[in-house]
Amino acid sequence: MVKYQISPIDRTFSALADPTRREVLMRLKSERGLSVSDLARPLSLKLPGLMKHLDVLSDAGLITRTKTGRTVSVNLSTGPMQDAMAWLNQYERLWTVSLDRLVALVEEDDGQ
Amino acid sequence: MVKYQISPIDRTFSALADPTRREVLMRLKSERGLSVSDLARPLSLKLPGLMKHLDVLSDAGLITRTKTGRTVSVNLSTGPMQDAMAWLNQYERLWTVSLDRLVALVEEDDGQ
DNA sequence: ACAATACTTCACTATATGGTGAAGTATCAG
DNA sequence: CTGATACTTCACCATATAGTGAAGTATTGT
Repeated sequence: MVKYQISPIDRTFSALADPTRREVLMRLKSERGLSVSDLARPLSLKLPGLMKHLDVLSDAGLITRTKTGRTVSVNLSTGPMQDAMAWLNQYERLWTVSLDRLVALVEEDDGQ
Repeated sequence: MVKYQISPIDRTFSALADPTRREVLMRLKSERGLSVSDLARPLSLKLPGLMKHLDVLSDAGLITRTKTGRTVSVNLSTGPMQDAMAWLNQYERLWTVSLDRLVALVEEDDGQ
């Protein structure tokens, strides 16, 4: 299970690529500190399945887990998401530029 | 290789999770319309390997391929990246950094 | 002490992913 | 026509992923 030289951004995008994991993140956004079994309840998988997803999210730095007594409360960590946003943001210029071009094209078309 | 019931956003994040694919996107950002062999040249994999990555990027809607004669030129498609940004942007208020230009994109279901 | 609760780990399975070499299909050059 | 070029598909392999049931470890309730 050891992973050599996989970059943090790989792990982030990879963690976000699964709908179950995104649902976990969504729920944690509205309700902080949910327990592992709280998270499992609405999902159609068993606890060991969820555990693996939580491991992936932890490895990506997207969640933190703190155990108090026998229950674990899970919380969001937004750092990796900011990094992912930053990566995608490199392309922002590209789609605003193409939008500008589209506008220019439409205006040109109007003139004819 | 047919994938049933995988949502577009899954495919987008999944496509972005690989460093080779991100490098392809980066190169296409600066140089548009590169050919398949242009893209392959600096990479340490064989053409069939690159073909699979290009298939993944196409399936995710991140690139388009147009064949003229025997060469294929590849171009970026930014729509899915905007959707990924929109998804991540739901968390923006949690980290309280204003990425003001994205405000218009917030209107989005989670893509499930 | 004993049992229930809340995870956690283990062993296993099925499928997906990322790579290869070899062979196939057009297209272009001479 | 012949051969080179530019992909494309095929068959195969190793590893990773996502799930399961069963068993294990603390912690809490009676």
